Amino acid sequence: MGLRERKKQRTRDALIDAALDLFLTRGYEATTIDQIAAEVEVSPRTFFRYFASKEDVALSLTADEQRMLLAELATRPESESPFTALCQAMRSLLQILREADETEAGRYLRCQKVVHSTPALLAGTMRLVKENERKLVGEVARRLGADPCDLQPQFIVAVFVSVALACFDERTQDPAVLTRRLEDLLALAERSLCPGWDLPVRSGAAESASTPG
Amino acid sequence: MGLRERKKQRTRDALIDAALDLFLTRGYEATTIDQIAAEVEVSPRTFFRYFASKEDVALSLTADEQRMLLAELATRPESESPFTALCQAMRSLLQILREADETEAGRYLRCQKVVHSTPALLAGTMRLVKENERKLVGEVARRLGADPCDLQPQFIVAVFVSVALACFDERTQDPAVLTRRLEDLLALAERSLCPGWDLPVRSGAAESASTPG
DNA sequence: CAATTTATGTCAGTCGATGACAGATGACAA
DNA sequence: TTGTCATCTGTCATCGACTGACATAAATTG
Repeated sequence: MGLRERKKQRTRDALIDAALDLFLTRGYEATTIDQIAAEVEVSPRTFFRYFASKEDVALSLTADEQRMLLAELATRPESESPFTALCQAMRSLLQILREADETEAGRYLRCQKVVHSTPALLAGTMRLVKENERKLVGEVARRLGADPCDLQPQFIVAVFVSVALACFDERTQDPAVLTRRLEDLLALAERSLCPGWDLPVRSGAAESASTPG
Repeated sequence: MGLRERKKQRTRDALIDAALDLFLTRGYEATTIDQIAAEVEVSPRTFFRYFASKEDVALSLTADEQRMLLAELATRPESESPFTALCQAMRSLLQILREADETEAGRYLRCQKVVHSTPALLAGTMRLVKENERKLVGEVARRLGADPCDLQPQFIVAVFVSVALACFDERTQDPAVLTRRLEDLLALAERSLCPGWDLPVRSGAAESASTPG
């Protein structure tokens, strides 16, 4: 890797760290781009060459996580049912977070604190999650041999995303605590859902005929 | 109601209609506050006395719907299980939309079109839904006799919100089509979830002991 | 009508974000 | 090393969202 690439990476990391620090101490809204840029000793214009917006720098780590979740899902064996594969992918993601070095872990914690204390960033997180949800639906539909527009893949992913988001509710930041909470929620989901609910349904089966009261 | 109140209501409605029209024709980002204000013949400063932001005027109807859903839930009898009550509240809300007069129905359709074609507004919708979700959890927890921090009420509301959001995915705007889609999704949810999954659990029951493979 | 409250317009200003241009710096070949 | 090229960066100008302060106009109240 050339010198140019390394400098860019260092500048990018420095901008993220400076931004997160300022967001934590002075608050997200009260922090200006000029302050972030000054901290890293670049021009405000340069900031926008690295990040599309003020929100972008705060959510860059969150966006990374979404990409990683999708990547982990792709590595799950086809033998796993869709919901199981999603859960395992989530477990892998948390495993990665728990194994991160101190620098990355610190960045992650600061990011979580900032996001959860700023409504605008919570909204942005929802946007990222929703965008990723469409990709997850695509992968789940492929595994089911179904169309992405069908209700079942959408429902499966929707339930999963609900559980995943519920983990991050409130003030859960530590990956270990977060893992515990995820397992509790997955256990609750498992005993709430019928066995085989996320398996492909044979189109010939008559389901609407039997509606037990 | 005095003259002052009526004029304010007229100005507010006019701002919403003008904004939605402009958002539809020129696009949300390309429309400026000045243009909206000029259309209604008020000063741009006055616009911000009615709406906190450009996003606010586009999502004011969505915010109304969220409040209405919460209100409908409050009217459901205590005899209904939490998830059933949520579903019935949603049905009531759609019923209201279907029964709306032409003016309101038109506003609603324009609003839906604009929101679904603008990423920033989709994110804003998510924020509103998430804020309302907390209130829904509070009500569900009360019905369950549980704490709002417990996992079960959060899970129940999360599943419901997933289904409700899945209804609005893609390009479903007409309330009638939307109703059909909701019923399909609720039917799918019903046959995916165990009977009694949303009922209070006796704290003495040993559930973790039996984990059927 | 007089006094009070409230809505509106004007003005100035901050901040986020973008395009255009020029200068600086690393990459690369001769 | 040197010169050329691509890329990064800073400066400047500008737009649009949003806010505070102040004065004016209108409605409410007695």
